[in-house]
Amino acid sequence: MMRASKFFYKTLREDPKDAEASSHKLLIRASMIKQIASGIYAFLPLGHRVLKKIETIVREEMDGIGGQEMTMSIMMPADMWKKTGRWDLYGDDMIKLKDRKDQDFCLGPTHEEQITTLAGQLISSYKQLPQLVYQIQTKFRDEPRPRFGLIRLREFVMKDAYSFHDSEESLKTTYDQVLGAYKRILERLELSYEVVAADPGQIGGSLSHEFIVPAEVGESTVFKCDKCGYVATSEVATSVVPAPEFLEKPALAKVHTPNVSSIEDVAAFLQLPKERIVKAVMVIGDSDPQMILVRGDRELDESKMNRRFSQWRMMTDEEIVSMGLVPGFVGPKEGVAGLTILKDRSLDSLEWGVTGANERNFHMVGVDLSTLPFDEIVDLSAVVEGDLCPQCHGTLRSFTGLEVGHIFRLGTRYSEPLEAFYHDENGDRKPFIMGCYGIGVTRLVSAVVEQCHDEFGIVWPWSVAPFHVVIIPMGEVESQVQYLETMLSSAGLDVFVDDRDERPGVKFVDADLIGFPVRLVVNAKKEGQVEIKFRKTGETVLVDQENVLDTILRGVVDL
RNA sequence: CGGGGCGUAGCGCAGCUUGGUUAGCGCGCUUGCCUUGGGAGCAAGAGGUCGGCGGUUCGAAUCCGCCCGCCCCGACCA
Repeated sequence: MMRASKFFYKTLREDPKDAEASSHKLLIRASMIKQIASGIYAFLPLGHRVLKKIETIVREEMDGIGGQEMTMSIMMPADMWKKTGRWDLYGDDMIKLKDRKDQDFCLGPTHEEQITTLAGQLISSYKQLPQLVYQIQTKFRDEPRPRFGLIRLREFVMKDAYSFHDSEESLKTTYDQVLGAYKRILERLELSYEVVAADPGQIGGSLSHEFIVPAEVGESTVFKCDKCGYVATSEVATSVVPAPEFLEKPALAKVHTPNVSSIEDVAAFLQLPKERIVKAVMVIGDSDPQMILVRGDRELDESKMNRRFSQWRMMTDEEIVSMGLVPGFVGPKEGVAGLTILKDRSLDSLEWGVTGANERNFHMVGVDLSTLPFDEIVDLSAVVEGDLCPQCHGTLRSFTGLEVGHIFRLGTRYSEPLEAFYHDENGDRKPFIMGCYGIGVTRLVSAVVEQCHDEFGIVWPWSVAPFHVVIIPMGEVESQVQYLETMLSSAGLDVFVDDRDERPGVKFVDADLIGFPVRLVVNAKKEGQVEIKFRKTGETVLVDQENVLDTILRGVVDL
């Protein structure tokens, strides 16, 4: 039984100045959250209720596939992180601290190290496999740039699950079960989403899937083919680059291009479209010189580069010169010692083009691209909207979204360095084959608000609303309010009574802002009757008070 | 880390260019009157290290220097 007059909250009339995203503005104005520091928020009672309801849904679905809940420690010793190499790999994103004895610790940005260590200690036989454990726990990542309220936090709540197996098939089974559970979670939150093939990133492993909720403020770019359903994030998406407009191939010729070296300048100088220019990007990849040939209107994708090379950087002009090439006028050339030439797929549909002549102030025009020397055809360029689907040649469209979940097949990336072994049927010691599965619980709060709001405020789905019903009394109606409060509460609904000494308008505006799915107005002038308004549809009905519960429940079905 | 912006009462802002009374305004808050179906009205109040430190000056919210914090774009990012 919650009374507004005693409730720990305060709604804001104006937008907070530091908020940009609508979920950020609304969560603050509705008094759900309050910022403590950059990327760090307190959850006030209203926001806390939402968070706990989301956690409950996540918990139910994880339990439903046999997950075992546990709690790992937030603070942990450096040792296990040093074993996997991530003490250094994680860099400044991981916050490190020392205890009074000067021992290194960190606040967990994730928990593979800890759970793998534990599994190695607890699980010793194949007979105990597979295992699926999870926790709903606060993580800390010292993000360089926290953003958009709860969307990119430094301190956040994540449900992270880990599974342990003795075979890839067993891992696949669990992986698919988790995938199903995640779908059910997002559906119960009434979110629209896409399951997308993704880049495993530094977590490691082979295949991974992201769960992306379309939203304006999303940080992930997704490409989707509406024809065949192909979906992938920009980091792994591939495409068929549409062929450029037909142009008669001129005779091969060396052309004087004085001080013209950027793609734009070359294109303008030669009066050719940018896609006719072959860009030669010179990088040092894994200590070796690499020339990457890309269509002039395309860019290299950093994630793809990061996956191709564990380390890479652009070459300096001096390094290019030392290879006998001319910066600004580089073109593919055979026989350069140590140089690998990688031809990007963006050139596939180009039959002729312009390359650097490897001579100061000269380019080659009319180069038959099938004659270009290369060592390998690669996919390192970024897909752009309008490219063709790699599967069906439909047109790809792109949208941005929030990554709310990510599932990985890790293999033995952690179990080997941490020496987490089990004994198989033959008594051999083998490292666990692992999977890990994350859902950003705090991020889901903002994802729901991003998708469920209007100009007046939040429109919470029934499943996660901080309270299902707000009762607004008008006049002397206390006994009637108590009757309703008791009736609805005992039916399992969360009820909030706005008993503040405020004018009705104030309460209506706050009710819309906070986003209670159902609003009841009990007016002394309408004895025995109650007005019911549904936040989502705006539908309003006046019913006898005995029928309130039924009407609400019937209405909620349509919500 | 690069670029841009901001920091003055619980919240949103003005004042700063051109230094000079007790630093203002709106919202909110307290008290009283009045009002009660979509952020009412009147009256009286409370509330401030002007982000911090240092400097210039007779005098600094205002000028100068350094630092800190927060937001946005980029880099980065399960």
